[in-house]
Amino acid sequence: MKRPTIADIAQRAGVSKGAVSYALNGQRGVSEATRRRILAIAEEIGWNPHSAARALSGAAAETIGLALRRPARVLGFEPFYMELISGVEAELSARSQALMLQIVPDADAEIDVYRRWWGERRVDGVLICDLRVSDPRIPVVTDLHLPAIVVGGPEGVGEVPNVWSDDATALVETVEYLAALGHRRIARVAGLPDLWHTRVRAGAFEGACERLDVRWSPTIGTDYSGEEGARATRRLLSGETRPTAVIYDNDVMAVAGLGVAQEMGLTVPGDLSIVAFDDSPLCRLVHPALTALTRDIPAFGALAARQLLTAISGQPVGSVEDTTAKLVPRASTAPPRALVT
Amino acid sequence: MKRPTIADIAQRAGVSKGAVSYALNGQRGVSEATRRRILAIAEEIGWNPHSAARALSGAAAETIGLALRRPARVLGFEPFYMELISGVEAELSARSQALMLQIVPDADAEIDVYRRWWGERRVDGVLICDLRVSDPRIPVVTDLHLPAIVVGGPEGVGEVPNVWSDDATALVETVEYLAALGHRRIARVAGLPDLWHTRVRAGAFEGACERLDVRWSPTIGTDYSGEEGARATRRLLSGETRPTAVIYDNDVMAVAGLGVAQEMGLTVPGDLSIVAFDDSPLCRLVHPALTALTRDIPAFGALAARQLLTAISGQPVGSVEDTTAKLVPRASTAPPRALVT
DNA sequence: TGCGACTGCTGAACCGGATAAGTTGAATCG
DNA sequence: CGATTCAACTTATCCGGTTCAGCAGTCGCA
Repeated sequence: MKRPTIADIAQRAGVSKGAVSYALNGQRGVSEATRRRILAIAEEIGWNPHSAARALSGAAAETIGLALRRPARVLGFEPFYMELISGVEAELSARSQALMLQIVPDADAEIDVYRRWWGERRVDGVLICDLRVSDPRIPVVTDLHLPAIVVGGPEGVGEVPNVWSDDATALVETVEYLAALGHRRIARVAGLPDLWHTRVRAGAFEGACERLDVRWSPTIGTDYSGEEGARATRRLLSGETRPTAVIYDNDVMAVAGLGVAQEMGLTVPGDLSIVAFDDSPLCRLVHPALTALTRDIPAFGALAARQLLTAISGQPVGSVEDTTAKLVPRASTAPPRALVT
Repeated sequence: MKRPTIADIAQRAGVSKGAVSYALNGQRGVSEATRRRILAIAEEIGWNPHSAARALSGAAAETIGLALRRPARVLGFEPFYMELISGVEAELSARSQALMLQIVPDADAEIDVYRRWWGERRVDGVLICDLRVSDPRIPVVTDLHLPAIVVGGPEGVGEVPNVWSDDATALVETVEYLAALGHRRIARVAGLPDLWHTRVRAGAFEGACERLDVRWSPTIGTDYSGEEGARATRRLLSGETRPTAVIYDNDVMAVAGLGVAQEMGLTVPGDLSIVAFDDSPLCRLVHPALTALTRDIPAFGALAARQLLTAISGQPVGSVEDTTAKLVPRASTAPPRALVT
């Protein structure tokens, strides 16, 4: 009834534990005949290696960790993370690695999780999401010598390699497109201001607006939730100067913004053009369908996982660039009804 | 540089390994003075227990497993799972248990994952989602003596205890509400037909329609994706007999259905009333906001996690009922414009 | 004063594998 | 034919904790 061990196999096969271990691990030191016999017995009695025993003998945990720090309310609704996770998973399960997931309330809790995971040797490395400016997690993982990959962030931040995407170019492309349509009052509803990629996008937005003579280009920071997206939109549309186009930092806020515009009696795209950064099915479900910056998030996650596994294996890894988000024009963008300069 | 072990602590404190172990685990057998000294040293040199070493000495893995079997495309977009996971997490992290997550392509892969996790003693128990009729996973976990809790499913199915919600009553309430508004042609866009809860809902729907004299009540099965929800809606609205109300098995399909209705020139709720089973922010973001059956999914997940931990601790657990989904009327339901019998 | 009980510790075995080092016996070779 | 080499094992040790048996020393009590 109790779980079989290699000692049981050894006894059955009439050899020593050592021989069984060699046989099961494909090491030389046993004859083909014996190996087959041992493998057959292992199969027959349903043997599985005890992961703890392996790990104790210096093996890796074969597990990577992912701690997410966003409130459940936002997490549940934002497709980004689930898509990221499924991409990571795809890469991991192909190499029979496991994923340890934890949702944490704040940065300190996240750091504690890393310390514990690594201290207890539960994971071999971690993926770090939502990089912040002077992020406290970076010195911690560096200090601990915990293999890590930053998911997102600008090109090459600090000592920890990252997987990044050129948000700046994507945003510039978007502003150029809107400007070409004739928009001169473009607002931006941004995400959390202390995230690195928010900062990168802000810089790109300002630069492009200046270059393209978009005179009025306010930015409002939010927490990425639909509620704040709606509130920001309401504020923008209630002011005396109204934008003719709004770029949202994620699709959830863009959809919420669309709702607000409609509720305020504005037509999209006639009175207001809307662009969403990140493109989930959400953008295609609403009417009008939203113009969005599309990226293959699962592929992004898979790339990050691959980099992390390489780092864990001890090879040096540098930062790599993922594909840039592509602008997919849909029904929510058009020239502004009244061209303004 | 190398990670400290209890042997290091023992040496520093001038006691034996055994004494250190007793001290660190709050066991009797050491004096208070010694215990404090040992704890101080452990703290000072940054000691963490090696989870593998603990597990090898018969301790639990302190980890529970969750395998999800839905395509990434659907998973990413459906808020249900992320909300469930955050609920599970909340319960687990409060008891410093970890969550092992894996996304699997099919039932066989899922069963393999369970076998491996349990065989390697990586998890102490698992949560089983999306129970199917004569589900192959049930005999497997029973056979393996792997502690498990089924998330969802009808009341008390088979040997594995579950956490269930009374979908039947919720659906009956919905049909009664629609019938009271005057609807006599109510369609249902269902989820995967071999899931238990789909079957339960189907039975409740048919029963209620019959009782309430809803003569025309077709059901179309889907895979829960927005695409299929849209297709089903298109089919329903293109037939010669049109429904005046549609109940969708999740919110994603309901939103897609709303889009289709609008694209076909129907007004909601004038020409068509829409009700969504499951209520994410999505339902409030679209226009008109969708009437939905609301449940606290994180709480549901937390309850499931709690039950599983109880089962793992060896206490007997039975099936428990979670709260029933509540109908929240919003702008997408109204009396049909032309009352029909 | 002598016995048992208790406290506070030590030493060693143990969990289930990995692996270095040692031991056979047979084949190879000069 | 004896020395060498090699395959095919066995034995022993290790990983880092837990736990049990044992053993001094102290205390209480008859």
